[in-house]
Amino acid sequence: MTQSADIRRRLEEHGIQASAQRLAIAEYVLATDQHPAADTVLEVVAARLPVVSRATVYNTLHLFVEKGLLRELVLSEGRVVYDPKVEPHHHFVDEASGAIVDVPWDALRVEGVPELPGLDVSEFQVVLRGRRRSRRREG
Amino acid sequence: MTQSADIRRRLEEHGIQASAQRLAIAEYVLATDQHPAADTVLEVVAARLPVVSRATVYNTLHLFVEKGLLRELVLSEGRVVYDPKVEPHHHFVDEASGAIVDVPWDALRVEGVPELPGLDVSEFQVVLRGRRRSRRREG
DNA sequence: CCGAGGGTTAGACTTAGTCTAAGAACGATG
DNA sequence: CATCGTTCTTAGACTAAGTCTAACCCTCGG
Repeated sequence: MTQSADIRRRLEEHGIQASAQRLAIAEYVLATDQHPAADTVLEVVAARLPVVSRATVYNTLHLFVEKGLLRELVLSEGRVVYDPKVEPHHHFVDEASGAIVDVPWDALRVEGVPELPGLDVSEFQVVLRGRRRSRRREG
Repeated sequence: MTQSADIRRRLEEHGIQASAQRLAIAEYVLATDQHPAADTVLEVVAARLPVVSRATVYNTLHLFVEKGLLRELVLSEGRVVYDPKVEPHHHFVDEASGAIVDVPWDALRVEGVPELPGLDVSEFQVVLRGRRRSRRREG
C-alpha cells in the first residue's frame, strides 16, 4: 500500500489531518477519472470501509475542495459533481448518458476575455454539450 | 394591456394554449433581464395572481423550455435558473452576489470546437466567474 | 491517566422539485 | 344552451440532495 502512504502525504501537504475515512474517500475520489457525485462517493467508499456516514462524506468533499484537492462542478440539472483534475480545462457533457468528458485546455482557444467591460474574470471554462461519437464497433 | 395580448400571441405561436396562470408567468419570466429560479417565479407571480400553485409554476416553466421560449441554466450550486434570452450567448457569474450577467456571443471568440475528436458538439457556451467591477460611485 | 480538540456519527431537518388524484375551465359538438 | 372529453390547475404527499446538531470517540500532549 504505497499508494495509501502517497495519499496520506498529499493530504498532509494540503494541511489535512489524515483519518481512515478521509483516506478511503481520497483514495477513490482523487484517483478516479470519472466525475462522481457525493452520492456515488458515499456508495463506493461505504463498500470498502465498514461504516462511513453521509455527513463525513459531505464534510470531507467540502474540505478537499477548500484545500484545493478537488473542484466542484455543476454542469447539469441537480448534479453537483467532483473533479480531481484541478488544473484548468473544459467540459463536454454527453446528452445521451450524462457523462462528463474532460477537454484539455489547449484543445480550444478562447479570445476576448480580458476585454470584457466591467468584469474581472478570475476563471472560465467552455461547457459543451452534444453526443459522443462511438468510436468502437468498427476497428 | 397590449403587452398581455402580445404575450398571448407569442404563446400561441409556440403551440401553447393560454391561461391566466401561464400568462402571468410568461409576463414575468419572458420579460425579465434577471435569471430567476423557479422559486422566485413562484413568489413574483403569486404576488400578482391570487393563487398559483407550485406545480403549475414548474409545469409551465418546463413547458416553456420545451417549446423554446425559455432556456434552463445550471451555473452554480443548486440553482436552476431560467433565461428568456434563447439565442446563444455566454454567462458570467458574479462570485460576490451570485448574479448572472449575459455576455454577448460576439464578445468572445472560441476556436477549435469542430476539431474536437470524438465529440459531436450541438451547443456550447463560455462560463466565466469573477467580480463585477462597480462602475457606479464615480460619475 | 487525563483532558482538549478534532473527527465522526445517526438521525432530524430543510429545500428544491416531482407526483398524484381530484377538481375546474375550456372548446367543440349536438 | 347542455354535454362531454381534453387540458389545465390544485393541494398536499412524497422524494432526493444536502445541512445541522448534539453526542460520541479518537488521539496526542502533558
